[in-house]
Amino acid sequence: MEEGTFLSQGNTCVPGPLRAGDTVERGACAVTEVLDRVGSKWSIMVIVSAAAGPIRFTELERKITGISRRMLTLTLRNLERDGLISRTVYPTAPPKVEYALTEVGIELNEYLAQLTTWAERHRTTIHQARTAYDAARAAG
Amino acid sequence: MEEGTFLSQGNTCVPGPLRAGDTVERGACAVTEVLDRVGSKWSIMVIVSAAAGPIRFTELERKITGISRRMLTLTLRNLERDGLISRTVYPTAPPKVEYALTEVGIELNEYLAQLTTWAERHRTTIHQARTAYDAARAAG
DNA sequence: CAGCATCCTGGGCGATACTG
DNA sequence: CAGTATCGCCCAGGATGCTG
Repeated sequence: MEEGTFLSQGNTCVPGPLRAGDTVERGACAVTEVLDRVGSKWSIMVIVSAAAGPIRFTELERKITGISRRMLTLTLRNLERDGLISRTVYPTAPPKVEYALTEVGIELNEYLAQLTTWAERHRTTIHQARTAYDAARAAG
Repeated sequence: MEEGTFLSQGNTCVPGPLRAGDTVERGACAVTEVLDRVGSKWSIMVIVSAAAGPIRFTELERKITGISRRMLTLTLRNLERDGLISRTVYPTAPPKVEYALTEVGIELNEYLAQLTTWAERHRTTIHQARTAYDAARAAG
């Protein structure tokens, strides 16, 4: 498999405190690192799907409507590589593979849940803001 | 400006509790909504940059290394549309425009900070996981 | 079933030139 | 200064066929 085709992957952040005048990369770098692994909606979907317990490849494919086989594989590999998800192969016939969140993955999922809460709390507000903005634009 | 070119924009999530067997969209939908607004690294960078207080267009352009003028504009418009950032024009010559986080934007920024904390806490672990994974692959 | 490799296309994004 | 409009490139990602 070719490298560097899925998300950025190449983020090397320099740790340490920020100083005034720094470019924002210094500050947003850690956030960017997060995005590098969960910034795509597929990653999120996989994490959420696996949160309830171990889940198989085809189950994921069925549960996450619209994902292509290719992207599911790619996403799983990346999450596995980052140690957010574990992959267990049962040498049966036909083969059976289960994916489950790791400790770190579980923790991440909890933070994502926080964001979910935020989104739900402000869903209406944001939607209204959009409508208002668009109306204002249309009015000229 | 053309519509629908920046991120997805078209997410209509159905609220309400989940039921077993639901596709994961139902559960991840709110998360996806979040990503629709802050899923790009540029959005994050802008939010973080504006977190310290009102900031001007050119300041943003300078602070966020690598962003194109086009993307900065697009990102700002979207954040403004969602009511996450406010835009204030001072009718001077030359014109002066200041961007600042709204209440909702500030709150979001706090959740992003949580994610940052998570990322920093596990940076080393994740990096090691990657190295191990790559090594295992290389070994065959 | 799980998943790798190949082909191919759309649109996201950078670069640039122009305006009030 | 703070944008907008236009052009063109590139690659993320969908579709698909092949294996163990």
